[in-house]
Amino acid sequence: MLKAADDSVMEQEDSTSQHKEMASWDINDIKLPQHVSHTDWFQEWPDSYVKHIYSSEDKNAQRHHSSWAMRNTNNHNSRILKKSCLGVVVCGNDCSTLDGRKIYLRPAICDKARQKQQRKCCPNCNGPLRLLSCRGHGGYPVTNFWRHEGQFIFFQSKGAHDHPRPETKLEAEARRSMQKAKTAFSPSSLRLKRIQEIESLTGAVPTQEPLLLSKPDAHMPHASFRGHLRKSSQEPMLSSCSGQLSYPRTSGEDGASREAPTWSRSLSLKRTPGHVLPLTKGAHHPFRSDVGPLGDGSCGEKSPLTYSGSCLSLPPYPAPQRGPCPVASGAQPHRQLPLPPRGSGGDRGGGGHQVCLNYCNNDVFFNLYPLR
DNA sequence: AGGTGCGGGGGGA
DNA sequence: TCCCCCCGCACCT
Repeated sequence: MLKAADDSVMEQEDSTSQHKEMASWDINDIKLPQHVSHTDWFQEWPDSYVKHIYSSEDKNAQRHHSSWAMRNTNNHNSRILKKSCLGVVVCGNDCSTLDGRKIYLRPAICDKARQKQQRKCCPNCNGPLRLLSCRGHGGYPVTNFWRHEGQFIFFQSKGAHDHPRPETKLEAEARRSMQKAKTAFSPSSLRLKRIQEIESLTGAVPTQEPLLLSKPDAHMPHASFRGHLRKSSQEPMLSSCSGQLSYPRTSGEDGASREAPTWSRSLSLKRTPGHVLPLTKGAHHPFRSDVGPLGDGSCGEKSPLTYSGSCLSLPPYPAPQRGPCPVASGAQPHRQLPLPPRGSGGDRGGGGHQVCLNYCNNDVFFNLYPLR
């Protein structure tokens, strides 16, 4: 398994290096290559000093997308779009989830949103969040450049990310949605509502009431969740209420996505392979494939799901990358180490992981944590 | 609310 | 002059 994944990465690197040889252009060149023999698959996690030429039809390239948290940087050149990496938001306490994974949240792109984000607390331990800046380009953030020329979109990355991968955008969005859902259905808000109802009916205020919002038989063991749910990151149908998924995806330029940019959400890419990747492809991107996003617990009235007063608990967090990158990534920042085994430890959460809230069974929840 | 792109402008090398 | 960064604005989802 691991070997296969490794081989896959090796092949990709070979392919990339071959391509690099051909990529004699620079994004700043006055004239870029006019005749391109082939275009590249969209790379979700471009790293190091790479160049890619995408088809101008590629929706993701059109959107200058990256799973790194890249913000627009003004280079005073309207022809070349420049973006710089924001790094990753980590737990100030360097906490780990029960299964040993670290917290790697996606920095908000919007400045204000990012400041707001940093005032929140670690969804795992309630500790402070810390923005780990990217300094992979001579001490400055890694920069990505995009340039549209005719039928092609030229991409160039400068610098190697010196930090772990954050959540993908969709993971972060899912987490925010989860947070909203949690707030809307939180015990406190429901309790408040019920108090108001009771007050309106009787004028009395209930003194004590259980926070359980569901019947005991609605409790779902954590192991079941871990066994049946997977992250929906970049899954096309977050808004779907059916519970059915179009197809799973893996992410990253590693492995699977090089073969098939499955993350290119329902986009009609010309180069889309004619098959759906099996779920096991997730193994090619071990850090991201089977992790559910989780509430980004803010300090205030919103407490993190896992450790809130309710008994709701969810599978661990985003981007379970192994070890802060300088060590883990090193010369190969995008090559990632495998996750700790999940299936085997599926029951380890045991008693501490129960889901008590009805809304865990509703569509919102399953949209965020689709079934495998 | 947050993401994205654009442009003005300050400051350092 | 180049590069980095901050800011505000407009537009979009």
